[in-house]
Amino acid sequence: MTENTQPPADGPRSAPADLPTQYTPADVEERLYERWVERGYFAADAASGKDAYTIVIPPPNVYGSLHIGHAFEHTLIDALTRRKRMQGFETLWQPGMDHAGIATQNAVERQLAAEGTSRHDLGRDAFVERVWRWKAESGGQIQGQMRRLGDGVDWSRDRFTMDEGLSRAVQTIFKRLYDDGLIYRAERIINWCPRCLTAISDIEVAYQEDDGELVSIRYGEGEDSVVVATTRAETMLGDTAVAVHPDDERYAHLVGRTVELPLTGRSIPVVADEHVDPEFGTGAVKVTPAHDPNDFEIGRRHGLPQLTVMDERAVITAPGPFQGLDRLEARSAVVGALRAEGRIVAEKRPYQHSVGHCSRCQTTIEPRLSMQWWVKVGPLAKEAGDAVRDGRVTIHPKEMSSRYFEWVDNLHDWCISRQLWWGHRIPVWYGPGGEVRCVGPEEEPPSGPGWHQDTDVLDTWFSSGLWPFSTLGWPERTASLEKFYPNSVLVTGYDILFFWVARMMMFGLYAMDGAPPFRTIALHGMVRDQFGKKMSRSFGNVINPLEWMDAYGSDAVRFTLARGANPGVDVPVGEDWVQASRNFANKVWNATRFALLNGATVEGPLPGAEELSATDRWVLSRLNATIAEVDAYYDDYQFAKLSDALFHFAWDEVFDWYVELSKTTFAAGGRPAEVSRRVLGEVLDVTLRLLHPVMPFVTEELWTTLTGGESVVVADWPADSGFRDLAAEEEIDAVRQLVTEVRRFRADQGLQPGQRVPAALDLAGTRLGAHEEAVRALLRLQPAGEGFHATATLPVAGATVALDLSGAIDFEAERKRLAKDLAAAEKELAQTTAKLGNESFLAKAPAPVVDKIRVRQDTARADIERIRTQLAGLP
RNA sequence: GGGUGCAUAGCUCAGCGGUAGAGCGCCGCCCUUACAAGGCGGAUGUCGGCGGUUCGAACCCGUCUGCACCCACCA
Repeated sequence: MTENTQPPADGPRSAPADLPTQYTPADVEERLYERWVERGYFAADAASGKDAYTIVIPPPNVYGSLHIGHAFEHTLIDALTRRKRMQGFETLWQPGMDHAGIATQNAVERQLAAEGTSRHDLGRDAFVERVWRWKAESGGQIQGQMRRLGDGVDWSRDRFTMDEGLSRAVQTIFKRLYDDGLIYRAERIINWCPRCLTAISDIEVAYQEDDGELVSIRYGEGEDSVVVATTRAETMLGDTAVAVHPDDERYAHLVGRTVELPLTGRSIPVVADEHVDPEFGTGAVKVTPAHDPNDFEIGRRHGLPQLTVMDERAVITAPGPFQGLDRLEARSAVVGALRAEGRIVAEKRPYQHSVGHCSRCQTTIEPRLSMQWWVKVGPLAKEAGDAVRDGRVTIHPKEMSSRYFEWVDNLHDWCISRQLWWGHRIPVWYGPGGEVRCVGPEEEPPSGPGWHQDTDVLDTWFSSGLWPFSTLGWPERTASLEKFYPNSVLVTGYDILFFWVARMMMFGLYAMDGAPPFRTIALHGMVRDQFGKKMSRSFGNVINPLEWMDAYGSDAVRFTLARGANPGVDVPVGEDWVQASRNFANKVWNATRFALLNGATVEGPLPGAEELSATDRWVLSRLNATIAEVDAYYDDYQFAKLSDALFHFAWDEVFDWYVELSKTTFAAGGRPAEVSRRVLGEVLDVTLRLLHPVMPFVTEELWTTLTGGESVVVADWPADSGFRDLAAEEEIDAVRQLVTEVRRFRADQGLQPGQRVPAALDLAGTRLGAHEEAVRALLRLQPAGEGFHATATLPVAGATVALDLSGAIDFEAERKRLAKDLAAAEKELAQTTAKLGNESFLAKAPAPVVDKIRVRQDTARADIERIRTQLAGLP
């Protein structure tokens, strides 16, 4: 099948035999992509005089491979940038990858575990070296996938968050924030993952409803005792108080006194604190300041000691019988011991409550008192919120703004230090005398005895938050930064609105002196399976885009994804739909092939209106209307709508009707055929250009063949000429109606589609006279010869078709159908008449609506008339 | 607990005040020389329930039910 596919010459290919009867993506995709890159179409020139259009890639995690969600996102970005490039913008699609601290470190650790070793065996330097080696491998794989997708990125600008330049950006902004007092170090309760052995930020914690057990424990003795409830009994070892509500009379006598903490022999105070809900449980709370965020706050208010009883692996460190036990073992051991002492007042009961899990490894989070680095989010988030509030940045779809504000207006300082090895090392040195020195990129770090650098690294999102400008050379005032910042649009999923988008907003506004990182945030949904289900490995419904691209081609995958992309809404995809898109690509291929076989051309100017047939004027009118429609949808990020509009225009109007109608014109030859060849060439040229951003490969192959142009990648984006011909549109609609009506009649009569039927076609008095030949051809009607006697007369669209159906049998079906239509038409007439007779309707309805109702009434009358005649015409 | 969104044809979704739509699937006929990855024709919906506003409601308002997601976090 591939042997007759020739690599295209750069000039026009006049011999349409070049094109096989089926589009084979594998034959063209790689070759075309190579060509685009070689010719530098995707390279963005900072010195260009053209207006810039910039989108940065949401950097994929370097350790992974692209999934269908990336394919989706890339399709949208690629479509936007390809269109803008065609519109003459200096277009930059900035590529790159994220080092993905925890995720990558975990992945490499898993590799090491499989090899029977660990990062601790390797040591920090060797481990980091190992990650770098793997990065090279894994990153190359991602680049390969992007090429398969057809991503028009500027490869010469490929960046990685751990690159030297980007690391300098990280260090620069860290230093600046530190000097401005927006980065500080503090000991607080943080979310600690006992498996990853690092702190994580609040938004990296995923809460799930877990089944726990609530036990009630009596602290103290007799009248001075108080009962507390807990799901984490082991933490009682670290209790340093019991808290009750200040107004709670039940416990008023205890406040200020102490109770004995079982198992420990310690006495702990009872404190009064507003935080306690007297209605909940017993109204008394155990307070563990070192292992619970709320208790930490209570402890701080009351000056309670912070007693740490677990280490970083969640193993009990408190001296005594529980020391060395894991938190879960300790939990049952503590409960057992309490029971033995008669301290359990209410036995364990099942209790469903929400529990935090590490979003990277699902391990239950252990809140832990720890010294960490923080970003003071308040002032930064205020700016980030205002930028959207005052319209400097727009969020699409706008309903997503509320989510954004929810986070930005809710000030929570951001824990940025991670106890990992893979990432940007915190640029802070500690001196022998307890000095702390934050070091900028241009400074020499302090050396000498006693000085050492902080061992922690920064949260991955700290560096990706700089992405819109760090990739452009910041902190250097580069030409690229001047040209391509702010980015035009950010295209990303709503799921990382807080993780990434909000951080870029904060950092962008801060680092770039109030200039937001992008003008528009276009949020897309998540890709789901064909039943709308979330994709997950455990569900087995995860899609590998490469498999689909192998089977159906990149364009088919892209078109499917674009066609499902309603703003901010999740996108279901199924293999059937990719198949359908593949069929569409093939249809475009074959329509172009037909056009070439029939001499369609783009040579010379379009013939003037006086030379154009109604069919030509109709299709050109529709073509221009489609351009306008597609433009409007692009400007509103309505990918589903624009794809659907193109699909229907191309297939339903151009391929099914214009091409079919033009067959007659071509057959007749002469000047009308020449005109039609030029019009068909024009329509395909424009349609291919319109389709190119979503289906880059097949359109490139066809467009260069059809036009002989250099590449559709750098062709002009079609402009609406403003040409509209509503009369022609109505005329062709009438032809389509006529043909469809007769076809239906034929089908109902069980006539074979190929069977020629003698027919008298009376188009006198209609505007359809010019279409007689075409109608006859489409309907396979032959001239009514001698001995013709009509057995069915179908008056449609003002014309009359008389068919000689001497051979046909049963008219009952047709009679039935017509009766049904008649009833419907009569009902419509009654309704519209009633409406028009309704005074309040006439008084209040706008004129266009009334006109519309009148038209419907007229149509109903005409329908009734037509159907009656048709019924009478049946034998 | 706070918030957002969604319930429309078998499936997945558009439509968001004036004749219920698309893709896929389904049924029937056809290899009509661009395409069977195709052509032609067809069937299918008390637009979640109940109220209200309106001349008119899938669309606006209220309410109920069911789903999804986000945030906060419950000792």
